[in-house]
Amino acid sequence: MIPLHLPALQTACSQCNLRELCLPLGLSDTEMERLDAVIGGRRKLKRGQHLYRSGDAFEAIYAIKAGFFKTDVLAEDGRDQVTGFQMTGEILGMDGISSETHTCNAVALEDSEVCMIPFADLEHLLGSISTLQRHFHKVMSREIVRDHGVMMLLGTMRAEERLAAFLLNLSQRFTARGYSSAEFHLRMTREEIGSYLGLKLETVSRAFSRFQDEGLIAVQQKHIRILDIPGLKKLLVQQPSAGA
Amino acid sequence: MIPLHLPALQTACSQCNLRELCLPLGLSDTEMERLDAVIGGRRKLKRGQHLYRSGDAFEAIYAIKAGFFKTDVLAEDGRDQVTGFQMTGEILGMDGISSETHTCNAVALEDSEVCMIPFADLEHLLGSISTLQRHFHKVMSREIVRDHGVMMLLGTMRAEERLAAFLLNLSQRFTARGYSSAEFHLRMTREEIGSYLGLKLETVSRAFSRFQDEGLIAVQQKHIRILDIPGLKKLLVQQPSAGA
DNA sequence: CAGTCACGTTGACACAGATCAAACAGGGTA
DNA sequence: TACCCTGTTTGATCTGTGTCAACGTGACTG
Repeated sequence: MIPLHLPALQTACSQCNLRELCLPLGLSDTEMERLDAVIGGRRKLKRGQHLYRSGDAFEAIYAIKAGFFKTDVLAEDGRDQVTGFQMTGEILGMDGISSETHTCNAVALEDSEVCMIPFADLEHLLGSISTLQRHFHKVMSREIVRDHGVMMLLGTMRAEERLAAFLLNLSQRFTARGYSSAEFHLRMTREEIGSYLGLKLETVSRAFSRFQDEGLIAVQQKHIRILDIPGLKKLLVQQPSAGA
Repeated sequence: MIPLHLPALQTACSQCNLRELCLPLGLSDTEMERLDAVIGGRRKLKRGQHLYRSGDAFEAIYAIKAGFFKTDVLAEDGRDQVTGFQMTGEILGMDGISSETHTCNAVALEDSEVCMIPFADLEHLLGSISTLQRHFHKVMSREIVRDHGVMMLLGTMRAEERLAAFLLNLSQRFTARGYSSAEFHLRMTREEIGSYLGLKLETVSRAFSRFQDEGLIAVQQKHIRILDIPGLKKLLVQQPSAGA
């Protein structure tokens, strides 16, 4: 089956299977067309390539059409912290709005494609499509809520709890995208997971091994199979040392 | 000097000495009047009172007119994490936009007053005042960037670095509000500082004592005097154990 | 198809910060 | 004034995670 004259439609929001996860959520057909008109093209990235870097001028936000990304911040002294992993339908770049300069790096962890949304155009559109405005604010707010969850994780959880929360979060997001909730391929290294979770890569590796010993998961390098979701969830609820 | 017929002006954005820090930043006089018209009144809170609680329906965001707040999230198992301390001119409540339900608690740490901004009215106004729209987006984005900074702190820094970063941050924010950058009164307990920084209260207390021994600060309970700002900054730049 | 290289796993040991415990400080109140 | 209560400081000890080191594994390359 060879599509002949459909290049525009192939990439339009209205034809995109992510429209229920992404910015167009809840828009009417005509509103979606207006959003389409604002999208400033797609950009493909190879694994390892930067979508933007800290310090770059902020001009657009990006919707992930395909692929997998990480964002990280780098301190002057060289330490860096992974602030998130993003998958299809999620929005990248909102960190740049405040200072009109990006404040973190966004890197593709596999070959990926994004839709560029020039921010000035988007803001203009928000003024006349209240559904879109509302949804955009929800997307930004969701990022804030997500960050609070990460703070909770970093501030109060022990290593195994952090990793369990991480796996359950990934599983749930894969499920929402129609992939298996139990079996997936990690796109990031142990070091990147560790950076995100505030742990060293050895600790991440050991926690994976212990989960495997306990029959909660099956790991082989980057391939993960979750065997006992309730078991992982139980790790989160119990206090570090509630007894006595 | 007794103001006679100026009750409205007393609390109007245009008369507020925080207008350069708060939402009205950059608005013209007529725009500011329209923002004033949307403000749904002020609310005073006593120390310890909740402005909102996790689970409350989201209806408004709040600009802090006077006072000091903390926000925290509570996990099912009872653990809680302070996600931030907010002072005059800062905006509270944006966590509620995404799910139309607040996802954290906001508590006054001293007698305080806030301006309530019904969110539906604000969104309506954003559509017609692009300066305000732009500024509101910057405020939300700044929250995201701030959260990234906290993640970096929780994920990569050691106890003394965290506390130094915390003190420098407070100092800088007090300065921006015209207060002394070197001498201030902590509104929160050691336990709340610890929760924010991912440390136990004893560790916070010990770090304060060590800073005092080293001549960096003078502490007496909640009263802090910073004696050596460059010295505190130096703590942040050096690697945990860069030697060898 | 051997060599290389990045990534992952595992072990032994060290140490920062948690935990447990006791004493102290200051503010409110009867 | 004495009492109480909450918050703070300090000490002794324990422990989870970091650090250092060695080895394993799989993918890519020439």
